[in-house]
Amino acid sequence: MKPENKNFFQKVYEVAQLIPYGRVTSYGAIAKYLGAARSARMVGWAMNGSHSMEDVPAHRVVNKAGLLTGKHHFDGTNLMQQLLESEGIEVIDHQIQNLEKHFWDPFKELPAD
DNA sequence: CCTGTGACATAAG
DNA sequence: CCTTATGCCACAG
Repeated sequence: MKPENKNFFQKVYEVAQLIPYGRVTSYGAIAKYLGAARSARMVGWAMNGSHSMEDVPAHRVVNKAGLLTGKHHFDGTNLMQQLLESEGIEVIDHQIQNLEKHFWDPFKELPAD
């Protein structure tokens, strides 16, 4: 029984916190980085608990298409979009523009270890 | 141990 | 564009 499993949520939070300003990533990318590529849903679910964490920029986590699928969990209807736009990310119709440009790949940015 | 669940991903109609 | 369906997996009860 490896401790990594138990730290799954924790890792999700850590990676989310590591997302730099003005950058975004996908649930799948995080999940894959955590070693559970098929647990992308778990990542989102973990974000459910992110509200307990102050430094978890859940708004910087979107789906693979760059759609703000998780915006429903935010207070308003366009809060998430506003947050992203506030960081210099162009968002149209709940979809991030130039996603590749703003995309933050944990594999690429974080040490492979 | 079993069941429900979920902010995904992918495919099909 | 939309909805429906399946897989997938970790966690909560």
